[in-house]
Amino acid sequence: MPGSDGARSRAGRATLATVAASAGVSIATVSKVLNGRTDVGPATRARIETLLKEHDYVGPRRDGTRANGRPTVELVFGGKLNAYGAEIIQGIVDAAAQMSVTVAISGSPHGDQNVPQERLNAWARELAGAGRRAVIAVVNDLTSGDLSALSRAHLPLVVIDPLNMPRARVTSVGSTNFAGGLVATQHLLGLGHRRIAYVGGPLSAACNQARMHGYRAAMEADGAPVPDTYVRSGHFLYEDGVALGAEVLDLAEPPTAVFAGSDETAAGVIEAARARGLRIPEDLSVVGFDDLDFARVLAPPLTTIAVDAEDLGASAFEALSRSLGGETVPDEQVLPVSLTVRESTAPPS
Amino acid sequence: MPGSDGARSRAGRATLATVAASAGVSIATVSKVLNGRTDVGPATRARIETLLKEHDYVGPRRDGTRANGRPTVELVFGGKLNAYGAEIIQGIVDAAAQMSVTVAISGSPHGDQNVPQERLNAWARELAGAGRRAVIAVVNDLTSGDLSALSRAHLPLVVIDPLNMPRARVTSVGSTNFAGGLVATQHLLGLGHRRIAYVGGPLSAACNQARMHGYRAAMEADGAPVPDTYVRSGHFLYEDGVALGAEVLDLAEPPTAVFAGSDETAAGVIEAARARGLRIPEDLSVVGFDDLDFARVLAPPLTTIAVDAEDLGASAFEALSRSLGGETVPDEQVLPVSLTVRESTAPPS
DNA sequence: CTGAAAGCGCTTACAG
DNA sequence: CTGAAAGCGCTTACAG
Repeated sequence: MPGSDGARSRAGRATLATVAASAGVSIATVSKVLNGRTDVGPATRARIETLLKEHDYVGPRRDGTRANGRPTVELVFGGKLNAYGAEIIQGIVDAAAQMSVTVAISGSPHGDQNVPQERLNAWARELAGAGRRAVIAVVNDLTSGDLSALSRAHLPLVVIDPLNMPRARVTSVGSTNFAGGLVATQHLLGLGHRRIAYVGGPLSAACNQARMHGYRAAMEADGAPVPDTYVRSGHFLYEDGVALGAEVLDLAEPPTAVFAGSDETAAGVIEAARARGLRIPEDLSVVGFDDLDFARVLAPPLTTIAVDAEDLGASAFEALSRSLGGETVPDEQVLPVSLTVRESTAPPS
Repeated sequence: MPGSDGARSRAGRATLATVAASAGVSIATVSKVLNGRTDVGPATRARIETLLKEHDYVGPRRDGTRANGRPTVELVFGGKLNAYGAEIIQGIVDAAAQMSVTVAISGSPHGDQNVPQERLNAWARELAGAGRRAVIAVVNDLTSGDLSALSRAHLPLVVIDPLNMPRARVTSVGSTNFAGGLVATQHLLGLGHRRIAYVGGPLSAACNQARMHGYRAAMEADGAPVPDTYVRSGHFLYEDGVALGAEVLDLAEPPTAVFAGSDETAAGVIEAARARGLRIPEDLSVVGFDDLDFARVLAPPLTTIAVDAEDLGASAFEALSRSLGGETVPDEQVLPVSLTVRESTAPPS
């Protein structure tokens, strides 16, 4: 007997009737709570508000096919938005425009302190309620709490270039960090360098680990030694390059080349070398990672691993749109990186 | 007799009934057209589609006060999104979040070729139909067509740092380009330079004109000559700095300092100087404009005019939100800029 | 403070 | 191909 479970049916999305039935009140009363009217008893209001959340009430159906109801995806970014983020956004917006999808953009729900799970659930519910079909995240601090909140709200998620891979299964689009580290290091080895240091990012970051392991693999394959002092960890920043670069250059047996985990760090290493009167690339070769706008503008122009951030964004959007279309999408998708040789690398003298 | 003009009432927004009445068909038929059903005669469909546009039909009312109906502003950017754009976005998104406003982001409706007015009107109508309350534009090519389309759709507009000021009245938020040019040039004059060149952007760009006039004003006040050969025009790019910088440095009486209209151009000028064996700042002082991420990472770190792009975005949002609140907002709002002195400037030797 | 009832804007199965 | 009619999900003035 279909429909015998009435308003409580698990099939469709919750309506006011669903909630009203489970609260034992009329539809009108639920509507009033929803609209913030004052003529509702506080106890009733509280009960209804709880039930609205429990039922994941997200407002009336908005037809995705309607002329004025273009589907919308939410682009969530954490931390400071930089040139790299700008390129990602560009890629997403362009790809979305082609598919007539709207892109909304917002910051991550995580503030400075820990955010309770209930807050995350409310955040995800709000997105779903506002008609978002899916979420693309460019964040470093994706938590399992985010994941469960989004999944409860039935919002598919794609993560771009995640720093910390959560244990749970998430669809992600990233660049081939391992291959990048490998290629960068091989380039230096090919020039004749043997003493090559790695100045990278946080040990906990998946992308840093991959870059570092690419470096180690290339060194190992070539039989080049990797003393512990040659591998340093920072936060991918310019300042890290200055400080860690100095440490490495002041070693008793300093490297003749440095592979930096990011362009910013590479710029810092160059600065540290300059402060010591070392010429680039005659006295020290430096390779970066990312190929940001400023890489070609450095003195000397930086040899670096090019990551096509725009492509990263476009691919994330496509993965999402395919998975919304019911296709199965691989959990992890990696885009190729390429070595851009400029003037910061040369054979050791 | 109120209501005697029935469905055609000019008061509220158009409903299916409005359109159905003026088309002389039933509401059901209009609904079908709207939903792309096939069982509608082609002539009827065409007529209804025209009328839907004429009546600015934008779908059923979405209560702005509803929990799930946060107001949304559209952020439209033209051209390539760079680090500067990223900071603007950050400022807008943060400010919007505080006011519980959603930000949607999209590219400019202008493609490569000229876009007919009807297309622009449709674009603006679609935005209004999708529930946008206002538009923030970061574009170089704002046309009077855009303006009229948005105004017909009753969408308030704020323009950020417009390159070309359209003649019509638009609310804009920009940085004090004139003051920036003045301060940059005064800094060089104060160091003792007299032969100072300006390598800027397009003559047609309002912001370039302002920067250049600031330069001229400072030079004039100090009695420093400005030969025509000292003022060059490019497109704010690195390549312009390389090429125009070379031209200026190869003059019979070359400048001892260059004020560049952008950081990118400044980087190019530095490169041109380096190619000629000139040391910075000993042989040539260089000042940039924008204080982009990479300015402090250049060799030497660049003295430049800092524009707080994030503040630019935040101010644009605030101007918009005030004007939506019924307040009168000044047509043009300028934010202060400040001189950041680094190592690319020194007294002439 | 609550809900029955009227009503709005929309969609759709169905009769013609 | 068109529209009358039933119906859905929601809101609100009003009676109690």
